[in-house]
Amino acid sequence: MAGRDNRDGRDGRESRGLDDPPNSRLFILCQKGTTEQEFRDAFEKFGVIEDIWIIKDKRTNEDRGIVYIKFSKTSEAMQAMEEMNGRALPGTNKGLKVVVANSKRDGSTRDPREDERLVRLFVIIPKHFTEQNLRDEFAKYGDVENVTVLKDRNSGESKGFGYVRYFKPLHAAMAYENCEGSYKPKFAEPQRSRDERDEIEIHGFSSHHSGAGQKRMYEDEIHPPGYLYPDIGFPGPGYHHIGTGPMDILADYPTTSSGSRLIIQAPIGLTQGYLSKLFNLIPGMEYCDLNETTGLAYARYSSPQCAAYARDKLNGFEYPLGSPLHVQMADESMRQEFPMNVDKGFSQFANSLGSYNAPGASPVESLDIRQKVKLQAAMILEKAGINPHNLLNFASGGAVGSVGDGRKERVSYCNIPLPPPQPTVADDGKNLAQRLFIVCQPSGVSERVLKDAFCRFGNLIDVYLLSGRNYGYAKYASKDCAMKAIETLHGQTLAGQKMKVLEAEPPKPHPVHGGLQGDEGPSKKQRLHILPDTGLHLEETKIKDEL
DNA sequence: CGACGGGACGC
DNA sequence: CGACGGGACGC
Repeated sequence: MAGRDNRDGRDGRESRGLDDPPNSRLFILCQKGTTEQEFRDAFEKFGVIEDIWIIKDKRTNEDRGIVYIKFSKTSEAMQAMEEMNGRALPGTNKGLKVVVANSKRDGSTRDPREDERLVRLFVIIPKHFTEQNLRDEFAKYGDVENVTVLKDRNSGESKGFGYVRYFKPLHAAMAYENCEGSYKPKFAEPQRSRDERDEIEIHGFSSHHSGAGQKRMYEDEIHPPGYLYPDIGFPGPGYHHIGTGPMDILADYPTTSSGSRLIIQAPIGLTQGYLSKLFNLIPGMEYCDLNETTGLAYARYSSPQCAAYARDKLNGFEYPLGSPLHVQMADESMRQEFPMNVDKGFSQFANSLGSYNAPGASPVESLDIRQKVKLQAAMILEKAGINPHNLLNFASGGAVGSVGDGRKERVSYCNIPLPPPQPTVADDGKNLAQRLFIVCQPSGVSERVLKDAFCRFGNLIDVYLLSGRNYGYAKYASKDCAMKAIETLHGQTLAGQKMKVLEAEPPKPHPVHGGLQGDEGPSKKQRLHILPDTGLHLEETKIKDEL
């Protein structure tokens, strides 16, 4: 226990221990008067018993015929449940009822789907894994009822994770404990019902309940924008006057301000035309005026809700790459200095992420909404004839077009010219040829910038920083390309950050579940960092996928 | 048949 | 100094 790094004051040791590992505690109804020793004798053969607790009435001390037994491992508890449920202890005539105990927080409510929680695993898989691969892999641990690999709806490409459903809880537990650590197995939460999903969608978007009409309209937001912008051939001035649809969607968006004006600090060099097109992606824009000398801009929207929405979606947006916009309500603008360089902008944006999410909305819910807006934005840009890549590279005249001639080009975020972007390659699990270790000093660079820079040498599989750290890795499918990346980028500056780019040492071997039951626990989730690049952005590949 | 103690020094 | 990420299902 002492080695666990994931204890914190709020959770306390008790609530964590009870569910750790998950589904390792049994709730048992039994004949009153059964002693702890009798339980121990009957259950110890299933594994290591960490705790036996016989419930007694607080006042009368009368035995209530309820006992909790905590095992050290999920599989031990599952085996005990399987074998002991319905069986009477020696010398008693009442069959036990043995089920997995609810967490203390969930209380005593019986969930009709509780079996669902015991037999289904959520797993991370290589992108090239088919459902058959997944099934074969997890059939090692027991009888698989079915598997699912999640795929992009448009491209059909695997999203890199899936579900495995077993017939029996014990088999799911064996897989949970013994599969390779890279699968990062978790017991899957039961699928939410339709009503529950609606609740969350609405709460993620607005601060209170809305009528059914608005709910439906919001759901439509994720579809091609034809519905919201019926004749959106070009999102020029006045497009917001089309109907009332877009405004209705934002009518309940939470605001803290009564103003409808935004103050924007844009990077020097951004033009009036591009900035206003960007802000016009949010419904309700009335004007967006930029002083191209200072980079200071003001925008007004038709309502405080629209303005707040624009602020939330565009604050921190890197436009161009590596240069986040800073967007605030105009009547709140005096409270804070604007960042005058990328470094400050980066950290201030990171600090502001707490307020990025609407109160009560989880980061995941907000991300969902951002993705929808991103999709919208990408589609509108496409229809407007704007090549998002030109925008991202800050090439106002579309001068990027030259492909394949190897000529270097000036990029907004980098101190030296770089080769033109090249396509990345899919991770097929076998094509890794060279890994690079990357350090960004002093703080970090968004993933968008990293991708844009590191893809330019060809055969890039992936590049990322570790969550909340200033170091990370790039993976190439070609050693030559990786070496070119080192040669070009090591010692250079990306978005104001000094880069070290080195050959990576071989990775540590993957940990495995089971055995000593290590610390793989759920604590990572609580460190969920939202990097600036998870905001609204326009990636070419995505755009193609979604069109 | 049906739901939450005792222990304790790891900050 | 700077060494190994994150991921949730249109029922």
